[in-house]
Amino acid sequence: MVVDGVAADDSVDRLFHALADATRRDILRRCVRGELSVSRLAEAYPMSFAAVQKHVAVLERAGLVVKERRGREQLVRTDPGAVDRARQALDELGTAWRGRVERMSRLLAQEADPDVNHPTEGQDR
Amino acid sequence: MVVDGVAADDSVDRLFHALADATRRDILRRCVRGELSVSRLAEAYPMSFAAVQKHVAVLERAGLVVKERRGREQLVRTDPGAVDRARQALDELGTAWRGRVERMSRLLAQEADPDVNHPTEGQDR
DNA sequence: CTAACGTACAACCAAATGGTTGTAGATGGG
DNA sequence: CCCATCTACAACCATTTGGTTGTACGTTAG
Repeated sequence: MVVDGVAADDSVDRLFHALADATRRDILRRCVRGELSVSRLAEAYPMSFAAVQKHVAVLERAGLVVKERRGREQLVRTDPGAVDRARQALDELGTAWRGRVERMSRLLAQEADPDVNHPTEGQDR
Repeated sequence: MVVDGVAADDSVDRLFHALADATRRDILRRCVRGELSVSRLAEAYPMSFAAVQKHVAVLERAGLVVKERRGREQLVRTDPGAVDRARQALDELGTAWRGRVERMSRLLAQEADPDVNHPTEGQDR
């Protein structure tokens, strides 16, 4: 079913992992407001240049930003499509959620038998 | 402001971190299809019971699932509101993407936590 | 050319992650 | 009651992560 939706699990891993850090999310926000060199970016945080460089690398591997050379600087800019991919990954969890929950509510609403409430032993045991 | 739900960046950290693992995402999908005990869940993965227990704990701390006791079993079930929170966190990044800088400033002001990073707003140097 | 700047990358370290095994406490069935 | 099951949790281990410093390299300014 979800043939390409889930795509590579790995890319979803990298996406969410990259987003799971406040510094990296902040970098994303800064780079939305305009391209910034890694040095300028690094000035904004209480950590070394190399540390920021690593954060940018994580964002880059996740496809959230791209780097573009300009002279001796490397400008970092967000990839607009990336958030959509993240949202899509969430959607796949979310739709399952809503669909099943909805279905379950209907079942619960129409049922009066307390014993029906054990869907855990569904198929394979 | 009503929007202070996002306030703690920690919760966003926990949310995305919990989602950044294929096993945990799979657990979520399974628990959407019906409540499962930790034991039944553990049977589905090539790892120990304790390992699955830890994954469930991560999901629980992120607010993605809740555990409910039934007899000697502990049933795991997804929290329907959780995905909405994740989506909301993404939306905040997404709106910035589209250039809503003013709106973002408010969010930045909220999320600026004393201990995480104090970015010193690089533009006023 | 030389010096300063911006970047890349390696080596290293502490702490967190993801896994293991083992032990112990509840609970339910026979 | 006794035993099997389910859960909780501690201790331990390997790997990854997030940070550091140091070094090397390309580029621009003077």
